[in-house]
Amino acid sequence: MTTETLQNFRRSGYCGTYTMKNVGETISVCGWVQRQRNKGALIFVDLRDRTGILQLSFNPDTPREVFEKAAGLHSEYVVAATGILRERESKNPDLATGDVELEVTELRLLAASETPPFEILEDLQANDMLRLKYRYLDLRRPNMQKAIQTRHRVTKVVRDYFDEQGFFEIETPMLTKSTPEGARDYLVPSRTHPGKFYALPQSPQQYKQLLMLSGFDRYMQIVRCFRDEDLRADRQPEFTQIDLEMSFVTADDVMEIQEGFLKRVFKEILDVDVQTPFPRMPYSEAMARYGSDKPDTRFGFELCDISDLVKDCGFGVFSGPVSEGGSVRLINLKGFAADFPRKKIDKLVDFVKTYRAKGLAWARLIDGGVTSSYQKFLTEGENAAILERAGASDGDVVLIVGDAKDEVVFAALGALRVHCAKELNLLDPKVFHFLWVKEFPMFEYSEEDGRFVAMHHPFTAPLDEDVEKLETDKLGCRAKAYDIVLNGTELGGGSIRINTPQMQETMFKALGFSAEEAQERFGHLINAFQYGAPPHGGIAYGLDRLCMLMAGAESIRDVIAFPKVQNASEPMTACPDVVDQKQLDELGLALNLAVLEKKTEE
RNA sequence: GGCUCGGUAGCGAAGUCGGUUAUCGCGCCGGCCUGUCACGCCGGAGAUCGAGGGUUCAAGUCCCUUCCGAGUCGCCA
Repeated sequence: MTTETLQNFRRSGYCGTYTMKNVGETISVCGWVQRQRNKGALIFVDLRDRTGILQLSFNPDTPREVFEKAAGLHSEYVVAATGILRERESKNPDLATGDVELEVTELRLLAASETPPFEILEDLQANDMLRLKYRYLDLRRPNMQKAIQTRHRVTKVVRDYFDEQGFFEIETPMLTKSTPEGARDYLVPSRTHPGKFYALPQSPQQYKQLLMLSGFDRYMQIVRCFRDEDLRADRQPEFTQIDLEMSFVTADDVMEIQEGFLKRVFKEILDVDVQTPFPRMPYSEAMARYGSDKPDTRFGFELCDISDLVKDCGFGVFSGPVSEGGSVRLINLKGFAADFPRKKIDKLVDFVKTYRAKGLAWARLIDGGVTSSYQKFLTEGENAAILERAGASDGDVVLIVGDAKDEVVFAALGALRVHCAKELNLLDPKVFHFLWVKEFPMFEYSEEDGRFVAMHHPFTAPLDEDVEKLETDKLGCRAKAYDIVLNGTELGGGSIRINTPQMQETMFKALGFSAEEAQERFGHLINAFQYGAPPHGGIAYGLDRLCMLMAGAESIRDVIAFPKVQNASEPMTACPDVVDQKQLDELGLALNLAVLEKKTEE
């Protein structure tokens, strides 16, 4: 079958836009053949473009050569058709254009197609690898088209809203200086400076702070960022941030303007009204109540501390953690005892072990009785006190984790409450619970480095009342940092920054950098701050995560046109890949074969 | 790096206790059909059961190794 060019063909509109009001018009559409149904003397072709499907019809009155051309069409052929829009004899209520069809008088075959490796269907069940290898076909599917379009509309709202609020969009470099704090950098070798490397930005953090110093006052950017770390459903090595910074603001000012943005974007894209202001919760409260710094507040199952009740009990599994400085805490799956028979609870025991918990104690209150994994080790009074503290009554399941490290208890129970809620179908993706988590700890201790590191980043300002603690009580020192959390996902995070060289110096000292080290790594920022930096702060959102939640997707891959798979490769182009020796020579690079061999063996 | 789950025609799946020619749906090819729209009917092709090794008279099925994917822990200031 020979293909044709467009010649004098002019598209009159998109397939999905034609309805009864256009009946009688001569129209011209083009797109891909979704399906051809040949009834012998009648042929129907579903023509698809990004707006939807329009049925083309061919009958005995159709010019013969057009009819024969239609008979030769197959899936994914690209055609242009002209004809008269008619009301259908038998209508299809499932289709937006189901009342009409195009009675074709002219048909051009613009491109044929091989049989695609999978059908272009809305609810395709194909494995991710295949979809990504043929991503250009995967993206033809209506739900992918919708997701990518939604992403476009979100970024449009971002630009509109922040423009209205006086923000300038300013681009920052992609080739930057590697900074050792934080995630692993992607490195780019320099040809003009042999042996030296650029790094791709993990975020434009320092540049945007310098823009504040330059007086731009309100900055925004939709910007690609890079982190060479392992992938997750919500983490890609390259991802997009909505990056913002403002001068002369407090944390509350920043949060307020973000609430305006989120309210706007949810209204415009999903027609969902979200209530502002969002609840604001200190980090310590989030951990104590939910065991997480990004709690999903769509359901209860809050944590409950029973350390004081069991610290002197005769059961070492409970008393041990408390005496070693940890805690024993529980969650109560209120009213769900029937959903968690013994077998299911055993699976929960395995579940918490992935979070390094040593085990899971439980009590099941059903039919007026109590069965429990631990009650025989405790006195009657102790047992009663625990259930009372848990607020447990008949029909409940109480799940208890104790550990010498609070972080293990929090991680295990925090994950467990979400896991159980998921199993119980309590997570409605159409309900949106926003939450600000604020007053994060300034520091955390890094076992790997054997020192304190900044939890957020080293430019974050401490709470005014905690400045003294930079020296005296690092773990008790809180930062002017805040995260925006939506349904248990960290959508974004930010802080008020340090704006004086004195405070920045104190901070570097607290992190254990000598003056020389600080100068070498962050000299540009330290020097700049000698020249009058305004108080400033900002936030950065994960655009991919925002779009994922708004699209109801399970993974950010679904809202990224060309994402990477778990080993950070890209199946369609098969990158990363080897390069020519000539390219290496030009950069003065040699592969260390001994190291590569060892890596391959591992 | 660890753990869990998965890999069977182009796609999605089934395959029991190890036993004849590996099953089903979609798609594909050929034929028929004047109102289909997940069209229908008739016929057909298409599989080194991810790869390698082992046990066995016999392996998709059991064992070992390995590759690939997904989820997750570590990691991600």
